[in-house]
Amino acid sequence: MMTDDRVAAMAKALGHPTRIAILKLLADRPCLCGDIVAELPIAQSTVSQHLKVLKESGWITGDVDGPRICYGLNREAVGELRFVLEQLLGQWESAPHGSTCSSCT
Amino acid sequence: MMTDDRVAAMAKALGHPTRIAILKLLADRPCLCGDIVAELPIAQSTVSQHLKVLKESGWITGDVDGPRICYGLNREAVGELRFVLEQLLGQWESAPHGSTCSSCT
DNA sequence: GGCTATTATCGTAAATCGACGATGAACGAT
DNA sequence: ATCGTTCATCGTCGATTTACGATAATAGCC
Repeated sequence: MMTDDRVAAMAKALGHPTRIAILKLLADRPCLCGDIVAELPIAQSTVSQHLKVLKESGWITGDVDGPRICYGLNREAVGELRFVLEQLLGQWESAPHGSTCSSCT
Repeated sequence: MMTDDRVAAMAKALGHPTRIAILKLLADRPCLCGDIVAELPIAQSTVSQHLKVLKESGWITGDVDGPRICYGLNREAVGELRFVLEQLLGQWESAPHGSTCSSCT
């Protein structure tokens, strides 16, 4: 089970359009930092920062290859987050249906 | 299809442990603001702010009932976000396997 | 009209984020 | 050893977030 803090960290990292774009690129194929810089209209330093955020939150892996670093999507982590969402949805099924808040009619 | 901005907005809203706790409560049952304040160790104004963020990003609904507002999980939105994650995972299946970055061996 | 209960909003201060250019670090090639 | 390439880190700026208490707004009840 992922802790709330861990889920929050992953979600926070996902919470930026540029990082979503990066993840989509990495879902298609592994990329070097430079590949991503070439695809997106932002500075190299900014891409590097986003990659750092994604790596620290567990979204991506980074395999060193000489001076380059080949980034790839960490599908395991994606699957874990998906499971968290499924749990949110599923909690309803097993709960006593019709339960309400303290005052709802 | 959800836009990147929309996904980012939802993810950003999820990116806080307190809001995850609130969503878990709402996944169990609809709640008034006061119900949530009673469960969490933070001020009423802070809870209200978090609820606003969750509502604006589409995570929850708020049904007015007199002076109270009954909040509930928007399961449709949760499902949409789950679908986005599934797309990230699934993109691999249909891609030419073994495709790599510009220089990976 | 007043009173209570419930929730939203305001104002503020500390912390974090996102972007950039400039610089540093690591590695292969000459 | 010195390049050139590739990526990370530093320092900085304005903007945003998060938390709080205090205060306003809304709806029902007397």
